Amino acid sequence: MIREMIVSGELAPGDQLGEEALAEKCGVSRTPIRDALRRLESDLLVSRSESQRSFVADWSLDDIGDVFELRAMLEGHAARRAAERMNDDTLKQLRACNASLKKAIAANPPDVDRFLERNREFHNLILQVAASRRLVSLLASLIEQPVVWRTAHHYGADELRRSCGEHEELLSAFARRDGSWAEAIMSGHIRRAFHAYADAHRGLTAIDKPGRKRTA
Amino acid sequence: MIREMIVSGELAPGDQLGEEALAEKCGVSRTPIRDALRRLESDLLVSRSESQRSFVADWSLDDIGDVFELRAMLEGHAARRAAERMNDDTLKQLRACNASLKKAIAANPPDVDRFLERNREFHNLILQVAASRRLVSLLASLIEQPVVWRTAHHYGADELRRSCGEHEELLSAFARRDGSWAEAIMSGHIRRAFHAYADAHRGLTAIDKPGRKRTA
DNA sequence: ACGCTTCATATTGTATACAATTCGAGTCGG
DNA sequence: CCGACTCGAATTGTATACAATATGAAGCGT
Repeated sequence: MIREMIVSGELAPGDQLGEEALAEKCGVSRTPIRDALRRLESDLLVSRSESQRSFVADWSLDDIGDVFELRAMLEGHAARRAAERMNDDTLKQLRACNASLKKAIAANPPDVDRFLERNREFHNLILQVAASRRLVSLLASLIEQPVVWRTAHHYGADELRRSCGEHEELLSAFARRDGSWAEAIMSGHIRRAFHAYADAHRGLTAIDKPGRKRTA
Repeated sequence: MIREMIVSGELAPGDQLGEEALAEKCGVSRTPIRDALRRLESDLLVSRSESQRSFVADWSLDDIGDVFELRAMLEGHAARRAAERMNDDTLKQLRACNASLKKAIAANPPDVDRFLERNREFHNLILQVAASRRLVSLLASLIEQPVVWRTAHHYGADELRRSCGEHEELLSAFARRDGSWAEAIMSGHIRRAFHAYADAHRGLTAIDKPGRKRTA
C-alpha cells in the first residue's frame, strides 16, 4: 500500500512518513509498517534522516539519469546472458508476449496499462532466462520506480510502436543466440526510454506535475 | 552481529536463523532481530523459504561468479565516472591511500587486515567521486560478501603486489582523466580477483573449508 | 509397508506498552 | 533583535504477549 501511495504520487517526495500515521492509514499497527519501510528503504523509495525518520525519497534529474544508465547497463547484460542461454520454448513465450503487446498498442486508444503489463512480462522473461539471482535483485530496485511507471503514460503512439519494434529486434537477436546484438539493442532500448522520459518531464514541469498534492 | 557471524563462517550456509534463537544469542528481543534479518535479506546474505523462515544464504560457484561479474561491470562503470569527475584533491588522497597500502604489503609478514582496510578505502573513494547514490547502493550488496572478505587472506605476496600495481595504473588513468582506461583496468582488477578466489577455493575444498562447523 | 490425517510443537506475524531520543516552540538573557 | 536553553510533544527503538501459520512426527486405515 505504501509503495503504491509513493509510486502513484499520493505521497510527494520529501513528505515525512510517520510510522503511527501510516499505521492508522493502513489499518494495522506500527510493526508491519516498520517492516515495510525497511524494505522500501532498501529500494531507495524511502530515505531516512540521520535521526532515523523516514521520508519519501526525492530524486533529482541526475539521480533519475543514473537509474536509467544503470538499467541500460544491467538489462543489457541480462539480454546478453539471455541470448546465450535462450531455448526455443522461452523464445515462443517471448513472441507470444510481444504479439499481445502489439495488439494492446493497435487498439484505439492504445491500452497503455496492458502495454505496461506485457512489457514487464517481456522483460521479466528475459531476466529469468539470464539466470542470475543477483542480477534480478539488483534490477528489482531499479525498475520499481515512480518515475518509470508514470512515464509510459506520456508515450505517444509512435513511441509505443518503436518500443515494440525494438522488442522484435531483440527476438531476432535471441533467435540467432547473438549476445552482443541483444545487449546493444537492449541498452539502446532503455536509453531511448530515458530520453522519452526526460522530454515528457521537461514538458510537464513547465506546467505542473499531476498527481501531486502537497498536503502540508 | 549476525552479519559478522555469517561472514566469519560461524553460521554455515543453509543454517536456519530462528528469530528467537538469535534474540537470545544477541541478548535482545525478537524485534530488532527481525529488522536485522530484513536488511540482511536485502543483501542476499539471508534467504527465506516460502513460509518466511530465514536461512543463511547458500551460494553456488556460479552465483559467486555472477557477483564478481557484476562487480566488474559496476565498479568499472564507477571508475569511468570517477575519472571523468576526478579532482586533484581526491587524487592526492588516493595516492596517499595506495602508498599506505603498499607499505602494508611490504611488511613481513604482509599485514593483510591493513591491506583490506586500505583497499576498501581506495575503492570507496572512487565510488564517492563517481557521485551516483544509486551505484553506491547497488554495489553495497555486492561487496559485503562472505566470499569476498575471506578470500584476500589466501592471497600470496605476489598477488598483493599485483593488486597494488593495478591501483597505481588506475591512478595514472585518473590523472589523465581517461574514463575508458580506468574502466578497463578496474574491470580487469575485479576479474583477476575472481580467478584468484576461484583458484584458492578449489584448493580449499580439496581439503576442507576453514571456519565452518556444522552444528546440526 | 505405504499414504493420509491429526495434532502438538516450533516459528513467524501482529498488536500494544513503555523507554529513549529528537524536534520545535516558547522563553529568557544579552 | 538575536541566540541559547528548556521542556512538552512527537517520533522511533525495544520488549513482550498473543494470534496465525507451518512443520514434522505419531497414529490410523488400507
